[in-house]
Amino acid sequence: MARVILIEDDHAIRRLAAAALAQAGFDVDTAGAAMEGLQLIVRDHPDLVVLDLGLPDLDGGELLRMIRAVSQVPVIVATAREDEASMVDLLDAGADDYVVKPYSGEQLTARVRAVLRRGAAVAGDRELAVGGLVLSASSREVQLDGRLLDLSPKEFDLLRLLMERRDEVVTKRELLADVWREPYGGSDRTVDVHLSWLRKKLGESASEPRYLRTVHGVGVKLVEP
Amino acid sequence: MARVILIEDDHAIRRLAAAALAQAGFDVDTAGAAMEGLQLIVRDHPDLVVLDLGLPDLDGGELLRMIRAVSQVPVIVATAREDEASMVDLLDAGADDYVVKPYSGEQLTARVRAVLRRGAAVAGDRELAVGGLVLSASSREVQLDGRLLDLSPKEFDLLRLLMERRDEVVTKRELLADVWREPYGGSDRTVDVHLSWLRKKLGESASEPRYLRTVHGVGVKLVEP
DNA sequence: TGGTTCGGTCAAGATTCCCTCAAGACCGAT
DNA sequence: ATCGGTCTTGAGGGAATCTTGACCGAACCA
Repeated sequence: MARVILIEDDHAIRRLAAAALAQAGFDVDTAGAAMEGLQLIVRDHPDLVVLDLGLPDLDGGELLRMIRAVSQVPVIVATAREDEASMVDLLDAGADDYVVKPYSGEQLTARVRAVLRRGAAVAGDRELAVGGLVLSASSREVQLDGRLLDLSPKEFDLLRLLMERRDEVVTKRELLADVWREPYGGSDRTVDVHLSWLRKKLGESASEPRYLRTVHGVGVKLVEP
Repeated sequence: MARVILIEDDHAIRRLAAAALAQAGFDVDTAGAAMEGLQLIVRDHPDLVVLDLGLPDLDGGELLRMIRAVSQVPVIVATAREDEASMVDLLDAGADDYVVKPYSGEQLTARVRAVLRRGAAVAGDRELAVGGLVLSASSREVQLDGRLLDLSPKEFDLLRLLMERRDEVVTKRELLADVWREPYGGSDRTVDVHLSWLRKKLGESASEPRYLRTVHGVGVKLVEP
């Protein structure tokens, strides 16, 4: 069970977010001020930090740099919509992802899960294998029966998610939320097209499936042929 | 047996809904005001809460947030039709499902069951087994005596519901509400046809039943042959 | 036993869903 | 600015699925 520290000064938001994360199975600890949060991080070595910008006692960007100085822990930054422009700087400064406030519990937990998964992939330099498919997360390379595949970024992310959840049916909405980072909008067509391209590169088609099986009315799943 | 707390200020509706839930086999407790309900939740740790919006003493959304601050209990929100737009916010705020008022007892119990089932599914991604039938929810696969069945979406949902409630008679109206998500319309013929197809794929017929037994005048139940 | 209701199956549509193609938008690199 | 790669979006066609009405047999009731 992953441990998450939530740094947020607004009392209501803090409780809401903490409840959502706890419900999602995370072990949550919270801090209402910057230095308190930093202290927690140093003491507890959490698996992930959710950091609200706009803390009263310290600029969020400043705190992020301080966190980075003492720890490699992944950080998700929460920011108001009008500050989205400065997100580029923050991501550069070492943030791993961000959510725009106000965010829902689902959005937050989805991001947390995604970042942790990414982290796990890097840390373990995990190789996923299903049948003749071998995917290396760190090098972002995929081999099919020994031959290297040339995949676009989206195709790679798509395949990785499906391989991580092999045999499990994944809906297009989940794919949009997870690979495309758009929990609401986004068109199913987009997913369809990318799946089609992926199929072509895997040497199969929808009518002659090997790895990618579509489950009519629900989604797709990746199986061993 | 699941314990449900019903928060609803209208006396008549409260009695009706409580009666329906009790008849469906739930252990029901009721509250006529927001704070009274919250108190019950904290004290009794119910398995589910049905929350009416438009309480006199407190905005329903506010109460939902308060509930979320202290508990992860699933919440079903009851709302008037004209407020349907705001449901999105409420679902984001942590509601698990909703019913539109006025609702029937059957609709309510169907939703309650569905939400509880979802919760159970997340907890244990379970496999259901009855006789030679094995159903996996995550991969949406069904095996009959080791052979994989090719089921359509409706057939799968139908079979899952019946397996979840094995030995229990389920009415067509319940099936329409739960599988078809249409508590009002829908024809019984539709259910009949799908049941017929399911029977065919299970290698049986109505006159030679094995798993699916029809209970004349009531509905169907799934039993171990 | 005869009438009535209910349930089962069949065979069309009707509908929804999915796959693929192609055109344009977008982005980064040259 | 232009080019190549990538992504998004719309349209069309085809396949899978669903619904409906009809017909008939089975179960029930008086």
